[in-house]
Amino acid sequence: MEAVQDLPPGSGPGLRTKSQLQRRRRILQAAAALASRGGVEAMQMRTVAERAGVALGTLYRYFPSKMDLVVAVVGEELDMLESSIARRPPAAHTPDGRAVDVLMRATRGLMREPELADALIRALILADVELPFGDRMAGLLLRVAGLPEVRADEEQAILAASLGAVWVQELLEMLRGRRTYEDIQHRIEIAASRLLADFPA
Amino acid sequence: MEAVQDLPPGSGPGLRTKSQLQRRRRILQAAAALASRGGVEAMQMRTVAERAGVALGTLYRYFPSKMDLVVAVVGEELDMLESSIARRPPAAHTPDGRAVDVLMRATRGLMREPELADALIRALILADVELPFGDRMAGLLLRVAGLPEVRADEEQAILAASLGAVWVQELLEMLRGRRTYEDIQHRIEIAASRLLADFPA
DNA sequence: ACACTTACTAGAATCCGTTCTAACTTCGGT
DNA sequence: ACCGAAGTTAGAACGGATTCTAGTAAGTGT
Repeated sequence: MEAVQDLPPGSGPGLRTKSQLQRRRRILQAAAALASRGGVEAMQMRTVAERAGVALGTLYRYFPSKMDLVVAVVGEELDMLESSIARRPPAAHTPDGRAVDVLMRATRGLMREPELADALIRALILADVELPFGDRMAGLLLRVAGLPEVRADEEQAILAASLGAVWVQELLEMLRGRRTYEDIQHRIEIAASRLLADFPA
Repeated sequence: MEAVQDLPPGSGPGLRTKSQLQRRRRILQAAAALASRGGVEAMQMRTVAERAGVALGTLYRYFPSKMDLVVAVVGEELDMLESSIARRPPAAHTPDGRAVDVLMRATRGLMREPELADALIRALILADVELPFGDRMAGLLLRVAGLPEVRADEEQAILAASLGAVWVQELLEMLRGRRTYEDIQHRIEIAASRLLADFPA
């Protein structure tokens, strides 16, 4: 008896078997591929399902809504950013320099697939996501600024999150065609120099 | 000849006649009323049209998409904020104090109709709006900080816009139920004190 | 008043996210 | 090898934004 009826809300099926992991991977891959072409519009649930070789109902079992799917795709991108940073940590000598470095690296990554980036960022902002982008980015910024979360005080956490917020908005403006990469860099540098001014070197 | 076939993209029909202005007003009013109840979901195009007493096609002639409608509603709210500020300017003695004052006043205004606020903010972020919220808010912040746009240099404009960006993100967090009014005030104060630190008193 | 362009109306039609159904498979336990 | 639960499938069905169509009203120039 004791049936485990309810799936862990965020994650679809239990993903016990190997074929389920593969299905999940195929879905994410199909979704990212479609979005990197035509943006959100091209990433239609029917199309994703078809391209991943699963039934529509199955797609919805793995990702209860389109937003969940988008969030998962973004999560993968963030993983990649984090591991890229672990591989080659930012070299600047000041905390704000390192933060700018990370943000601009992320910006370049997103610019490589503008349609995907557009789809992802917008969907994220819309989403009622529980494990959000913002927090993860803020944590990352704190870390490269030299303050592992434990050592940061509340004020520093707020400042790092604020810098993340500025970056997200600039990204949106870029997606709307109103900023170039250089604009963003310039603006982020200015904001970072103020927000992170009194972080310990 | 010389037919003016194309409507000015943002604004729907030419709005030449009085009855067209009234129709537009009725539509905006219906939209705001519906949204302030049940949020975006309640603000359905059919319902708005019905409640405004126009045909669905006409609604779409005035506002080519739901987003355009939302943007127009937001515009009206911003007008109200600006006139409220003109009536009772912020009293704090420092530029950042005045900026915080304005932002928190706007926050309270939005909190009064949380469903509406939610609908509006999200739609705004999604929208490819040409006349954006962000710029208008940044201009307003510069003004209350004591720098009419003409006197502000580029760096100050960027810092004001950054503060606006931080505020928008905090607002989103509030709509997600992850911030209280007091949280926002605290966080905005911290960000403003850094971002506007060297504005002339 | 007349002709004609433009605006409006009612309603059907389309598109896409999401939900539902009924039958078919796969898997773990026995 | 067999049973029942959980996973999968193809496809229909539903809901809301958006588009389309045919016909009616309103406004403008002559």
